[in-house]
Amino acid sequence: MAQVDENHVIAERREKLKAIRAQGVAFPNDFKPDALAANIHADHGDAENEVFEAKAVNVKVAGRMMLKRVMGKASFATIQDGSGANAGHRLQLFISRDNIGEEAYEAFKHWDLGDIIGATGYLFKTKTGELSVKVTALRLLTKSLRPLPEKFHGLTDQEVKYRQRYVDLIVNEETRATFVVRSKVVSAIRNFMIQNEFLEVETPMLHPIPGGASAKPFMTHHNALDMQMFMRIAPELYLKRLVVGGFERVFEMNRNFRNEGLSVRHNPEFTMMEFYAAYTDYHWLMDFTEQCIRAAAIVARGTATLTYDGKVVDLSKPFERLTIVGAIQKYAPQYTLAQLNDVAFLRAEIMKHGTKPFDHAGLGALQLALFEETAEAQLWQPTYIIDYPVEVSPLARASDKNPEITERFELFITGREMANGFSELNDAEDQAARFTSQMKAKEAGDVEAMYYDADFIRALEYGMPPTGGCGIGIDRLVMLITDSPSIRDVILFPHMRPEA
RNA sequence: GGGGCGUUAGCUCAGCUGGUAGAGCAGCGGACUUUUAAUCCGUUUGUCGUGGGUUCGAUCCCCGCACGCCCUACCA
Repeated sequence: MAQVDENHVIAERREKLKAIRAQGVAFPNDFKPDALAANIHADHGDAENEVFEAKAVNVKVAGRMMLKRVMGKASFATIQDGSGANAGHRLQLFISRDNIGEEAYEAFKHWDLGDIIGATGYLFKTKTGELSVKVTALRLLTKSLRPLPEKFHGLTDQEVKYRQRYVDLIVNEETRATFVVRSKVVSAIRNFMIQNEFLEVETPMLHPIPGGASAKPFMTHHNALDMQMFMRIAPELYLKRLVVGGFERVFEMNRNFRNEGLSVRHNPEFTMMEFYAAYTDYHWLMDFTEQCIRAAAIVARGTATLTYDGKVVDLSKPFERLTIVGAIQKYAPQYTLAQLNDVAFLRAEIMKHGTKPFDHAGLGALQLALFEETAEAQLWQPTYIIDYPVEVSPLARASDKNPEITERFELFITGREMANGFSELNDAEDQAARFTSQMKAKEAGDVEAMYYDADFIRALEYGMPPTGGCGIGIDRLVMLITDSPSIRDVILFPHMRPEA
């Protein structure tokens, strides 16, 4: 790779590294820290100097030098280690010529912000009361060749934050905090599932037939088998095969891939937690999903009452449940019930909003389209929308009372879809018929219609117990819990176009 | 795909509808033994995103392109 972005600062540091190499091992790996900044603050932050004078507390610490103040024969430096997401992972060092010797002190004066250093010394408090290490020995562990962003303003360029996340993480506390919260959300959900006796499983990412959702897949090719394969768009059909096999409660939290547009809510690969529980239905799923999300918020943030984009989102109360028509009536009350059941009216009304419904769209699909145009974005507080039409739900169990609708829900929070679940279709013959109708739609030009998965039908023919299943969008949930405006803010390495 | 905004030093940003660029930080040299974005003195650094056009002259005006952000569309 050409070093297109070399500059005089980097050149200066390369010269320094050259001199260090000439003196011996430039990248030593024999310094073993025995304490972390956050723990030191926690354990000794309240102690006064008399305590340290009575009994010296010796520490070996290491980290990246973030601040450096040289005042003649004595200096302060601030290092940052991996011990926390807040200012607690920083620690101040007091370095003086008299304590570490002339030669070491001269060397230190030429070290740079960003260098990784190791310090041995003992704790004390400065005049202003800051817990610090009086350094008795100091070593350069890794020379940093590239200058860090400006120490006060940090890194604000959105593009560089995404492309060079490592720099973003070094200098922006909020970024570190976001991904620590993400990790807590993921582990909270995993714990919640395991506590509820779900088995965590891993199903294929490479599918011979893409299934489980209506989406455009990424295509790839397996050389040895000389066959086309698809990156999975959803794990659904494999997880249900496991329910057939007798794993009656399974979940998988992993990546799905969809070859579609990017936006603040869409990344081509995203994380979904999908779960199936035999002998449950969509009512149970809604109760359970609600508890799971609430538990994740409480573990990650300590509360189920969140703020998103300056507005309260209350996850602590039972989530509202509305039918599609009910939601339109609540959020777009200008429509009469008669209009909402009038196919011609709905079609015209949707066209007015700039969307052209499919020619074959039935009443339910049209009601859904109008809901999406008028009500969806207003669902700020957690709301379940229920009773989705059969024609857009090829894997969901139809209602026993009304064969046109399914026992399905989607969960909306802050106007965004967070989860989608339903009582599963376990009638193999009905499922085969639904696949056949999807194939017809595909032949008619619907690129997102599903493929016919004969092995999945065969599995259902062995008998799948009545089951409920649901998928929760982890990235969007983390956006909500971390008050992040873009999905890219909660994905460590979001997809970008190649650099120019 | 459509629209808006942006791209100037390593970073954060100024730059008067036109005369080929500045500040702070970082860097380099110096002073300084309790600083907190340390301070003080001196000092280096730019294909002004890119390619055309207009002009005596373009960072600035016009057009194309690239990349980014936002909105919109698509996408359950």
